[in-house]
Amino acid sequence: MARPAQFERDDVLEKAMQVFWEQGYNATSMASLVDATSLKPGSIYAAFDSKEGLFLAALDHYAQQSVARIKRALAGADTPLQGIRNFFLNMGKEAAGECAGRSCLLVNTVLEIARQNEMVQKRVNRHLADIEALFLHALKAAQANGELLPDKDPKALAAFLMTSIWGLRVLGGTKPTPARTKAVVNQLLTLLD
Amino acid sequence: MARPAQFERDDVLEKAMQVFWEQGYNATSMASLVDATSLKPGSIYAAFDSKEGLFLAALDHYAQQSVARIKRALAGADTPLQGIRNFFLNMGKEAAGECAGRSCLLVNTVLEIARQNEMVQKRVNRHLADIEALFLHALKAAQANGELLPDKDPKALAAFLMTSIWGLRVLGGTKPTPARTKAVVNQLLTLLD
DNA sequence: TCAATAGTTGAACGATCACTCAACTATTGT
DNA sequence: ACAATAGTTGAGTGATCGTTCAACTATTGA
Repeated sequence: MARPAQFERDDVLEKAMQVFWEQGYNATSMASLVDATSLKPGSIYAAFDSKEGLFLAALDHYAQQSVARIKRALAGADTPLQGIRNFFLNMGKEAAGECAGRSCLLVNTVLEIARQNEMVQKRVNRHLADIEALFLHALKAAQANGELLPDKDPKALAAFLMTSIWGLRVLGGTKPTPARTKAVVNQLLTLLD
Repeated sequence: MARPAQFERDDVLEKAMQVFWEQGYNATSMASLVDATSLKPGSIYAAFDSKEGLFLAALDHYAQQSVARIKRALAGADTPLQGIRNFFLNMGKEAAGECAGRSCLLVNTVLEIARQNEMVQKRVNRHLADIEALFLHALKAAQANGELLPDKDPKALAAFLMTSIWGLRVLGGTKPTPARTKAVVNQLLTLLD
């Protein structure tokens, strides 16, 4: 009943996400979100309550895409361990690429605002846990099929891989050379042997 | 000649650094810096030109302390490799401690503003390179005295250790359990065996 | 002793911040 | 056809942003 919304929620979230990702939460003004989404302030507030509300929705949107992308990467390989290797090799390339520097919205959020905002903190942690679960699942599968040595600890390795992802995201922010990111990825991947 | 400054530059930088560290660059207002330093706006601008100028000075102040702390940690151990191990074990404990969450000012800066500010980017990268040089030096020493296997690549390991530091800083921002940080540190330290 | 110099002070600046709201428009069920 | 409902609009809110500056104070060399 009544007038339907004239915008696609996902379109708006995608655009808002890009702005938050590019500039960070605090450096992003409502004015720039109004620009990016082509919505008027009133429509944004009607749909998302506040800047924080829009950010949380954009964060969820980002996490959803992230999880899907990682799932695809892991499933696209011949074996679980190959999937993990490919993911990190690709991540090393990305970190040295042009698009680098904006890191990962979840990581940026942990460092910029999660500490000062419990709601954001919990939301980010939940998304990160979802991603870690994907790696843990792959590591267990690798151990089950003999790819990963039985004496390895999948949970510890999954936590380590997450920490490595975060480190690589920061590395990407330092405008590293491809050789440098390659070397780092090669080092950390030897822990899977 | 003329009236001497009434404040100690290092005192002011220490206080400003704490605020930037706690809240991030964009979330820190000049008003809060005025509060923290007990200087009036005019004095701050006379001494540091701008918020960015004060931030850069505070960043240098932070890096100076960081380098000194790492030097001390590495020099305080019986052997070079022990120094590195101790440093990371201690870092794991810190990341799980109460003070966690504010990560490291250099890492925060890489992700929050370095991308949008070339001057900041270069300054942070220089400080990070200084720290990496300390680890590289220790790794070479470890290799020279037989602690580190000759087939290891010190430069690649140093880059990996830096990436691990950054990862641990983000890990600290997720309010992890001590067991979790310990597991991650144990994993990454096996690369030195 | 005193002009010159440098630091201090805090009120005030225009710009921008996140956000609101009353008027308006489109779509609904009846 | 029309009242009820929901979405849109954009000018406008007070607050706060980073920054400035003219008046003032302390210290200097001569």
